[in-house]
Amino acid sequence: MRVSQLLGERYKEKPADASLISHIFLLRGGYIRQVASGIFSLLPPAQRVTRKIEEIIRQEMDRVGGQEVLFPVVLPASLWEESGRFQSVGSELLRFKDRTGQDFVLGMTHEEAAVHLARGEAKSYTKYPFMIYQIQTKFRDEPRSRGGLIRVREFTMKDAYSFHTSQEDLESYYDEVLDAYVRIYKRAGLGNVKVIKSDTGMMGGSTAHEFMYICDGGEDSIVYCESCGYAANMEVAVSTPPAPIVGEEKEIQEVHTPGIKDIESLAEFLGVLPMQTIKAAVFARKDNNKPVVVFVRGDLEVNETKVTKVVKAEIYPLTDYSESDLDFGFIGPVGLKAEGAEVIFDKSLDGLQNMVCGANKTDYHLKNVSVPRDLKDVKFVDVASVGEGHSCSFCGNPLKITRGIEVGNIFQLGDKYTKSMNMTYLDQNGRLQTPIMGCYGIGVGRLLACIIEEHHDQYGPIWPITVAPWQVHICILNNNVEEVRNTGMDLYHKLGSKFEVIVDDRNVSAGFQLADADLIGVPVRVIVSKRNLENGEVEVVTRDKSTKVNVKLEEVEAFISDLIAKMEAEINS
RNA sequence: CGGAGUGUGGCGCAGCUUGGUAGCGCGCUUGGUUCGGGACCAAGAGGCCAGGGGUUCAAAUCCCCUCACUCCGACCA
Repeated sequence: MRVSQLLGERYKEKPADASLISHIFLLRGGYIRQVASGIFSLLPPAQRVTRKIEEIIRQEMDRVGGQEVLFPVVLPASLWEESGRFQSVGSELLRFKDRTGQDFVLGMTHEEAAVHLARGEAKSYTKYPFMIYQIQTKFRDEPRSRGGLIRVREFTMKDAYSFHTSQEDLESYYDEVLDAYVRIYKRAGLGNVKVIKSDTGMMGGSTAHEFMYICDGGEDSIVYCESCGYAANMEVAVSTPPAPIVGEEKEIQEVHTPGIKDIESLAEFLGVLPMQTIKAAVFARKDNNKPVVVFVRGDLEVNETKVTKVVKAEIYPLTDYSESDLDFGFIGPVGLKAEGAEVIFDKSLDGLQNMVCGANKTDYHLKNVSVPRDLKDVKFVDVASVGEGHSCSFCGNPLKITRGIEVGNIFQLGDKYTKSMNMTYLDQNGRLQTPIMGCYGIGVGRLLACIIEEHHDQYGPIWPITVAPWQVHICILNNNVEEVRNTGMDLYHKLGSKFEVIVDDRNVSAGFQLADADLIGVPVRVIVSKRNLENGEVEVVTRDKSTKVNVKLEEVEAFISDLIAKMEAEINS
């Protein structure tokens, strides 16, 4: 490739509407252009990186026995009605009608399509287990896209679906794919990836893991333990909060607390710690709008995802109390009057005594409430979020909280789709059975963006050799000097037979060429100039500045060959 | 969907308060001089100022509406 022909302007200035590093460099370096919110065109450098990443994914999927297929982007609504997701998934599923008025959707994930294909082709147990995968465009009508390629509406995704005849088989295959994912990130040069337990969300199923690229700008909170290796998304993470204060049981007492509606001021007013209070959080079910009252120890926060699982319904925070008989700010478990409401107690409350809580009466709280004594027949569940200072429930050591970007996820789906969509096979005994499924996804564009987040300097991306758009970037600093130009172009053709090479054949200043080379981020750079050629040499530098040597013209090919081999070995080691 | 903000050549911005027929830097084209970290000189091309409506002799500028985009939140595999 000649830089003079390369489509994509490179900018010196930071684009106004980008704030993430990867977004800035993708725009400045001529990798992507926005077409609409969360919808981008990829220019040649980005497409080349994309293909490299896809090839790594393909190899690893093939290695675990995957068979590549291609599902349609446009799917009939009827297929999604079979699984129930045409109704259950919200407006991120883009629905539309064709000319005859039939409902269609744009594929945002392809479980339905996978089952549709597999149920017609795998009627006998002898076909199992198998995995099919595709690398294809997905569309999700995100309510809020952001950060360049980090969160988009249209994107390329590798999605894989495995089918099994037993849970044991699914589990062992699931572990194989998990390992394959670890290899994919490593080979793509993304080092800082954590495997964590996650919520299954709309996908359904039991077990799920996310692959999180750890970085401050991440959208998800991750809880992990350095001693025992426990790691989970905040949505599902468990912990042991700081131990409660125990003492002698005392009589319940009503106290006047005028206008005191939040835990902090309550604790201060009564001279107790937040952990000596009981906090109430009120939600409402989305299906029938009935209230859900959650009690948790005052120093903890309620985790909405966990509550959702307990009540088995979507919920939203209740802000309008006028319809209920709840006394906002003074809600307490003792003498609670809440017609038709579900009441949930977090496990942090189990056994507590001498607690302060709302008296269910405006401007009054109760002191010395003893949970075992004053609350009969209460079931405790885990609905609290992990907070700073909590310890690991498995080993007791302090937990850490960090942020991350989800670069992949894997799910054990069970029979959620195979059952609802009537997928069956005949087992050895000639009996009809329902297979179970796993599914496995990686967002290619997001992975690309994360690689920039991890590998860059102030001038641009520093692509790992395995995913770099080109392997070698030749800068011909004196294109106006015919001899230099000819030598440079000869070298380009020579190296081009062995490596992926881009050459800067423009008659522009050195600074201009080098700045552009930084933005293109090719790992190996060869500088051909009048100065060096006087000694029969060229300069070989690496984008990360770790190597900078003059090499005889006739030795360049061998030198670069070694250099690239070393770079590859380092990533794959 | 809530909160905040921004829309003026490809990119970054000024002009708007106080209406008078659109400007700067970068980039682009042509010619010349330069040539190892975004060179210089000269001459050019490129914009119905997001769109619609209104006020006015006159609107990028004032008023109303719509749209798009960005950031924060809600939401999300």
